Order: sequence, then C-alpha cells, then structure tokens
Amino acid sequence: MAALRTIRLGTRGKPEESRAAILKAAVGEFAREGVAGARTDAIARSARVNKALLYYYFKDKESLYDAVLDEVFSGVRAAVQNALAQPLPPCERLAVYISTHFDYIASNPSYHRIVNAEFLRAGRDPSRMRRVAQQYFLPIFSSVSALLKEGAESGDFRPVDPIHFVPSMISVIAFYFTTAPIMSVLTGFDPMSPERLADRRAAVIDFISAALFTRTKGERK
Amino acid sequence: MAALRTIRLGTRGKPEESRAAILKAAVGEFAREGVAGARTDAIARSARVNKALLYYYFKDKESLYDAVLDEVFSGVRAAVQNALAQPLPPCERLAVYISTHFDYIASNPSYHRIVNAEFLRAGRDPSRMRRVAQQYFLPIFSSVSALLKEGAESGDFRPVDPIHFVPSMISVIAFYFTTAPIMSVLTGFDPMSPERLADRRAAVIDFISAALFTRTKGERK
DNA sequence: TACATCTAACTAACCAGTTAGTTACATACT
DNA sequence: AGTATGTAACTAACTGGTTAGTTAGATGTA
Repeated sequence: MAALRTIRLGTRGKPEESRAAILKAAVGEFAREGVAGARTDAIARSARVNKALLYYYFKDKESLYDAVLDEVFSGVRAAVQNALAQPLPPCERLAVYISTHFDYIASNPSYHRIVNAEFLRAGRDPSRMRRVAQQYFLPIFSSVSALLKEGAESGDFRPVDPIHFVPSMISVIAFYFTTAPIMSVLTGFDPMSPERLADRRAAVIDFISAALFTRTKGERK
Repeated sequence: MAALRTIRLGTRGKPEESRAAILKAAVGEFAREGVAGARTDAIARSARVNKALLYYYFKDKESLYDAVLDEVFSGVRAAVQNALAQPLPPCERLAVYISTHFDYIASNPSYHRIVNAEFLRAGRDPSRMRRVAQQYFLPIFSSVSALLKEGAESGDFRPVDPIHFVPSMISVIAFYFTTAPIMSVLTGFDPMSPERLADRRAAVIDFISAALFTRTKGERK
C-alpha cells in the first residue's frame, strides 16, 4: 500500500515538477476552452494533481491564468527578438522575422488561441492586456519599427508608418491560424500539414514583400 | 391595477417584439462575454423579459446562439455582396469592397467579437462553423475571387492565388479591430474615433493596393 | 519535532433549463 | 348579449447539476 504511493506525483521530491505540471495543464485547458470555459477540475486532472494544489501554488483561477499568459508570451518574445537580432540586411532580416513568427505560431497552437481569447477579453477588462502589451508586445513592436526605419533609409523599403504597417504585417502572419479550422472544413485539406504551412509561409512573405519592398514585384528572375 | 398592466411587454400585442428583443440582447451578451461566459439570466434581464421566454422562443442556449450567428453574419454578407456588385472597374470595386467591409466591422462591434469567438470555438466543434462558412463566407470568397481574376485579366492586378490572397486581405481589414483594445491602452488615443478610423481605412487600402496592383507603388503623383 | 507538500471531502454560489401555472384575447356556443 | 372554451404569450419559483474555492488533516523529509 505504501509502495503504491510512490507512483503518485504528490508529496515526493521536486515540488517544481508539480507546479510545472499544473502550469502546462493550465496552458492546454485555457487554450482549449477559453478563460470562462476552462475548468479547474480539468486542469487538476490533466496535471495528475489534487485540485487544492492549484490553490496552494496559485492564488486563484485568475492568477493561474496570469502565469499562463507569461508562460506563452515570453516564448514568442524570445523567438522573435532572436530573429530580429540576426546581423543581416533589412530584406533578409524581415524574411527571417516573418518565418520565425509564423513558425512559432504554427508549432504552438495554444499560444495563438490564448492570444486571440485575450484580445477578446481586453475589450471588457484591459488591465491584464495592458501589462502583457507593455511587457511583451511593445519590445517586439519597437524592434520591428527599427527594422522598417533601417530598410527605408537604405532604400530597400518604402517609407511606411509602423503604427499601421506592423499590425497589418502581423495580421497577415497570424490570420491563417485563426481561419485554419474552417479552411480545413471548406477545402478538405489539412491546413497544418507541413506542405500547406510551407506554402502559406511563402505566400505571407510574398504578400508583405510586395507591400513593402521598393523593388518592383514579379521581377525576381 | 389593470392599467399598470399595459406597461409590461408580455402577453399583449406583438410577440415579434419580444423575440426580437431577446435576439438583440443575446447578440450583445454573447459578443460581450463569449458563449461560455454568456448568462441566460443576463440576456433575459437585458431584453426585459422573463428567462423562461427564451426557452419558449428558442430551444436552448445553443439554438439561441445559432440564431445570433445568422443575425450577424447575414448583415456582412448583404453589405459586402452589394459593394461587390457595383458596376465599376476592378481597382475601384476593390476599394469599395474594402471600405464597405471595414466600415461594417467598425460600426458593428458585436459582429467582430462574435466572429473571433466563433473561430476559436471552431477548433473544438467545427459543425457550427461549417454551416456558417458554407452559407456566409463561401459566397463572399467566390465574389472576391472573381474580382481578383477579372483584375488580373485586365492587367490591373498581379495574378495571385485567391486561396492565399483573400484571407490575407481580410486579415488586414479586420485585425485593427482585434487589436483596438491594446492600441487604445498603448497609444492613449481612441482607435475607434472617426479620424483614426479614416486613417486606418486609408492605410488598409494602401497596403492591399501595394500588394496587389501592377502599377508601381509610390507613384500616385 | 518542524515544516513543506499534498489530498479527501466539503460548501456556498451559480446557472441552464423546467414546471406549474397566469393573463389577455379570440372564437364558438346559447 | 353573455358566457364558456381554447390558446398564444408570458411569468415566479424551483431543481439538479456544476464549479471555484476552502478546510482540516495526512504524508514525507530533514
């Protein structure tokens, strides 16, 4: 009987593992069901942990959700900042940024769902989104703006207003994943297959390049 | 006592008014709180009607939500189809379409929230989205595709693949409203003010034109 | 022993949906 | 004309199941 105990996650060694398991389970549950739809029981079950343990490590459901936001947003920020720091000329750096951002979303389905859900929440309660925006979006926005400025000065890019261009760009990168569920239904194909993703990645780079580069389009030999 | 009665909505006259009041209240509530977050009590209160009346007119919460989807989606479809039917050359017709779609979203905040929430739901339960897509999105997609083809044949547009270009275009049109809550917080301006909306509308048309038109950009005198 | 980690069992609040009617008015019968 | 009967429209009050969060205590470890 005491031997069976050792199977359980609880009580034994690494408490960090329990915390991490809860957080990971919470990311999945919040992404799948949204904040209002997420069930704390489901999170506990999926983390193989007693529900009360959620409240031992996190104040309440909302605080757990805050931790989830930090978890997922710190991921993109790191990936994107790394891409933008590459020592490359503007055109290539832009392409690397787009690819990186695109691939991050493609390989982290939870991330995209959580961002969208949070944008919806922001309408009613902007406080959380304000923090996230300051901490994670603003640095990305600044770096991309700097890249646009650099490209305009070197003559590679049209001069554009970042405040309009950056959101437009991001929308083209991200929207594919928003519409993937219906695309799947309408076309019968799987929009998340490697081939389709490669196709789309190319189309996104083409679309943004066409909108931004000074070089006349359709002229790459 | 009998005189007071005439104030109430119930029992007497126009039952259509009650149904419409419920539907309208439901649009607002579902848009504000999402499907999981929406409360039937709140809908009833906001419609000034007893909760049981929701179940008199609609089977259950889900059916009411179906009716809400039809209500909001039939609106865009009508507006957009009308714009696309204008007897104009491709470039102008595209601009009219973009403006119309943009303005519809701008003046129907509930619509945008419901679309986004529904896209999120579609990941888990595509059945509802399948119906909506067939009935409302497909016609729009077809009309815009036809316009793109026509423009390519007349030499006004680059030849593009609608399956990639149409979603990209719509993303640029719509994404502004998704990010409006944080923009408001980050910039301190109201993104929904008439001036900002006019700005953004112009930026959207510029972005899409740059990505699509064969005419070299930056050359409008 | 002292402390951190963890749990079974509980509770108070909430919420979708139901029930058992009431009200106002129309139509039919006398 | 007056009265019974039918019915669409509507409501107050309830129910059963769910859910976030708590409590009191058990378990392992140093």
